[in-house]
Amino acid sequence: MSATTYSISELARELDITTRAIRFYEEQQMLSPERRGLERIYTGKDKVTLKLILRGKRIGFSLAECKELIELYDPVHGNHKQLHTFMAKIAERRAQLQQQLLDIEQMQLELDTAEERCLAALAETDTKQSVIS
Amino acid sequence: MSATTYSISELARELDITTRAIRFYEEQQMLSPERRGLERIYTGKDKVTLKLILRGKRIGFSLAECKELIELYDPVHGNHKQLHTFMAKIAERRAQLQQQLLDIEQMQLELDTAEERCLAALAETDTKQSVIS
DNA sequence: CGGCAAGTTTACGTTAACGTAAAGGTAAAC
DNA sequence: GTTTACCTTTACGTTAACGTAAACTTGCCG
Repeated sequence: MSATTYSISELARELDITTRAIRFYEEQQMLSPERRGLERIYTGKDKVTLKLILRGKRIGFSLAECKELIELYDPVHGNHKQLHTFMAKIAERRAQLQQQLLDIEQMQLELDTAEERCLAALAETDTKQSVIS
Repeated sequence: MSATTYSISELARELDITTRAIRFYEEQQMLSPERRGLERIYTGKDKVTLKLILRGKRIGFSLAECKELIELYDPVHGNHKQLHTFMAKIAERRAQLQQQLLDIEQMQLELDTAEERCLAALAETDTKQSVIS
């Protein structure tokens, strides 16, 4: 039962973020680590929370949205309506992702032809140069 | 050959952005519409450029990156090295998208179980209430 | 005892991508 | 002729998510 704890810089290293960021998330009420004197002491739960934040950010959620998300995992605040509105947000992201995939595929196609044209132009330039020289 | 042209607000409506945004893109040297007096006159090419910008943004590129992207389509600036570095950026985005998809799937799973727990808790609350009342 | 590493708070700075007035010019319509 | 609808420029304001610097405490090493 000896719960493992972390210092702020340990967590920062492990999750590859800055200590400033961690303190900022606390400022935004997304964390509330215990203190030993002034020093912040983080638990495994805090680490999970941080991971949730990072994942939320990767998906493209704002910190405010990440906060909502985290509160869903808190039985005190986890209410039904929130859960559904958030599932809606996730669905929205999925749709965006789908569009992004299409956009990227389209762009790939165009870049491919652009590359061809570019290579052709270079080839032409080269032959001209070889004639000159 | 009577090229169709657009006013700024026409373009804004059609592409669903503000006129401010369009002027901003011009300020960033991504557009240079002709003028009739002070009035900006946009061509089909300008519209294509704007669409490229919007698509770039959807994918998650910054405006600066969108600008690079557009310059690739300009034969004057389209050079070989740029093309390859940009293809690299696109590859990077694809990887990010892949991660985002994984993140979203993971989150879906967790939300599903969270929803179950939530519903269960609500059910319990309801039965207790019905006992009381 | 000196110094360094890691922690703290407070607070101003930064960047991107526009938003939002303010103040005014033109032109067709009522 | 004045209201209405667009257009213009100039310029300060805004938001998010930290970065960065200053000034200080605490604990341990040699």
